[in-house]
Amino acid sequence: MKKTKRAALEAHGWRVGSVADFLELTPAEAAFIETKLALSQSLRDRRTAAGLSQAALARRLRSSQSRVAKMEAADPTVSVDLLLRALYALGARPRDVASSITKRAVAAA
Amino acid sequence: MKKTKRAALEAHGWRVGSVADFLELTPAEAAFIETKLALSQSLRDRRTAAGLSQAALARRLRSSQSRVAKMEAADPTVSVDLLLRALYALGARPRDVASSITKRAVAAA
DNA sequence: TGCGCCTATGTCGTATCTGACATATGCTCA
DNA sequence: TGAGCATATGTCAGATACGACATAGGCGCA
Repeated sequence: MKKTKRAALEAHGWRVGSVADFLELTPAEAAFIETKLALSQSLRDRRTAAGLSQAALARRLRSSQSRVAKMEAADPTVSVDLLLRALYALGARPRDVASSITKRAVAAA
Repeated sequence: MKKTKRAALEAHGWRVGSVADFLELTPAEAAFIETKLALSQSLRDRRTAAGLSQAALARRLRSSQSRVAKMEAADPTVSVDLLLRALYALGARPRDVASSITKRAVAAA
């Protein structure tokens, strides 16, 4: 399903802003990645705001520290489903999720 | 991962409103389901507004008619990832996704 | 009635995602 | 320096979501 481009992109250091038109990304691909980035960033924000370590959050999610790290890194192997579950487990409401999506990750460079 | 309750819920005829506190759903589970319902409904709206059949959309997504049907039914076997990709393929922007999430599926009964 | 077209549902083999583990790096404090 | 904690990265077996196919039901039109 062509995760390759996305994988390459997200792999290292691309947690900022509009990853958009950086490589040959269709608008749809770009929007999807930006959404994921926004959610992963929002997750880190919420976790730290709650004073939890990745390990602590992992316990709450019945997952593992390494996976939480990958969630926050928007690793290509984590699904949006997982990100949403994590956010909701941290007390986010749908409207919070929505606003984190619109407010986009950080702002285009 | 306890998909059972959700599965049971979504399985038949639960595409309306706040499925929320219907069975023993944690707030997190409820929020997740509502999000999925909102997205699936938004997908159907967009597709029909675009005058496309499920089969036509499936072709565009390189998927199949049956999977599109399941997407719109918020079938437990479709991921939020897939719903988002479909929405973005139909030209939705992140802010559209966000607003469909906040506006919730239909309205609580 | 029968013929298209659209949508729904169930199943299957395969691809992808998951939690868990190991291990590495970085930081703070003594 | 080294111990203790937080985070990052790679890998793997098992779980789950995928596209595809078959098939059924509904609706309109001849």
